[in-house]
Amino acid sequence: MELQEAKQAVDKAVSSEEFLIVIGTCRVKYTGRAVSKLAEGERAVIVKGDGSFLVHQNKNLKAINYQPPDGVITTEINDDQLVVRASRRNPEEVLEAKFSEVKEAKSFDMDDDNSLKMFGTEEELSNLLMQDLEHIEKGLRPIKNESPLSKGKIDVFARDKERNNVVIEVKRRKAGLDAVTQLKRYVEEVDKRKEKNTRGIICAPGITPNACDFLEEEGFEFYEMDYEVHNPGSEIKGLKGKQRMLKDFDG
Amino acid sequence: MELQEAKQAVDKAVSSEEFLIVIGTCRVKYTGRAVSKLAEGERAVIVKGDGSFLVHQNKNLKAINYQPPDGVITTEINDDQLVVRASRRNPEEVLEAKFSEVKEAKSFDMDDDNSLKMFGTEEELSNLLMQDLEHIEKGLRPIKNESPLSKGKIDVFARDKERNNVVIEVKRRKAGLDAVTQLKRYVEEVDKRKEKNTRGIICAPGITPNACDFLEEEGFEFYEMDYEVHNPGSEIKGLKGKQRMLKDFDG
DNA sequence: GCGATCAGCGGCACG
DNA sequence: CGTGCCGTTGATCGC
Repeated sequence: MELQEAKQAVDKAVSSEEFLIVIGTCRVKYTGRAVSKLAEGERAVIVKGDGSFLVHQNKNLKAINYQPPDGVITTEINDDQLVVRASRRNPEEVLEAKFSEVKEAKSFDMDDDNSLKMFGTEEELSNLLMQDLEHIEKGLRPIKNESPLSKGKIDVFARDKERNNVVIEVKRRKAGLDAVTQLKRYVEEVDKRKEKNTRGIICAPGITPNACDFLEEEGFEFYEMDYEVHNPGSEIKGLKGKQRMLKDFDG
Repeated sequence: MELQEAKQAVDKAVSSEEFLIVIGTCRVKYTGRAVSKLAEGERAVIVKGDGSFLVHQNKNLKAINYQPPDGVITTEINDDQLVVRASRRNPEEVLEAKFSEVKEAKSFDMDDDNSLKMFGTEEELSNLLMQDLEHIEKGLRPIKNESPLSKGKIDVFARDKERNNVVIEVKRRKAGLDAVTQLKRYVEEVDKRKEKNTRGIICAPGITPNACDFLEEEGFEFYEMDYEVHNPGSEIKGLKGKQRMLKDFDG
């Protein structure tokens, strides 16, 4: 395909905000928050109506190079190469694909008003848990969810029957070290503001060994949350408190 | 385009591991770690040679639905619709695009052995900093970088001239609360193992106000790292310790 | 606009 | 394989 012709196809797509795909041999250069260079090879470049720019190889899920929406797309033919460029400010970034050969450059109008409906998100689980705190422990009563702290927000904030504050961190997947550190930060924040002792609980479908050690050292609790994702909606099937053998002997 | 013809194009692309793009009107359903549904609309579906599967709308950088590599791609025509499906195990997941109309279905062989060369990564900055610890403080000597801890790894581990342990966390972008909590975890881990006091330092191009408060409460230090990314390589241009006005008066 | 957090995070490197 | 963590993280929501 003639580069001149390809350039016109790109320009037309950009001005009409159509979905554009260019397939050909190119080199790619990125300068901005970082710097990257990709030597010549055959790739697919996609430019979307909102200025999103993607360079895809024929492997891996993610684009090897990209530019987020709102970029300004420019084209030029230089030195017998078609340059397609996406620039943006804040941060100042430029992504440039330089084609030595274009196999195809085509654009499509795409009518699509629909957005994704997703179930099984952490927010959904958090809301469900709020209505089911008795499953964790008798007398546990919800105070607030998404409780805003000066530093971050607590998934579920509750109070037990001895009126201790309880901070619950919900994770939709196996909890790791970061989950426990996060919980710790919230607990300490609440502890500082209240006179009473504060308990920390993680509700997740699992926890890594390291995270479990750390959790126990900090005196926090882990509840294994068994849930199922339906369409629409989800369901918490069970919650069982998990203690380790060791702790049973220690206690 | 005939759906039967589109199906053949997809099958051929999959068997030959070519880069496939299908443009048309479809509904999308995902079941696995979560569940999602996307009502009918015009989209671009991409299937790569390694089984990666992407559904792109004409907006946003990321695919609205996807399936990671190694998925098994199957097709069928059912109820006058072309179904393209990507399934995988561990976790068990299925992504399905059901086309009522296909505008185009084409595949391309893509020769590309090249991989990205990236500069300005955290690892690069960490290595540079290792050779420049004097810029932070006279007498600060590097011990190890990427020092593996039982819980995570320390970017740069050093010792000051009073032989205190110093844990340095490097961030390539502005440090937030999570950076400070991470640092805190490392410092406490080292503290537990050593008798001497342990200092915690964050080196980043900036820090958020909340994170700065938290950092000071914990007695940690922040060094503003001014760096430039070149091609190839990067350069740390300067490091200045930042104290807040308030602290100056307090001290 | 920045700040904090989630994500079906993905990807990588290491044990 | 799981664990941990970076990422040009992106996307979202709250301030």
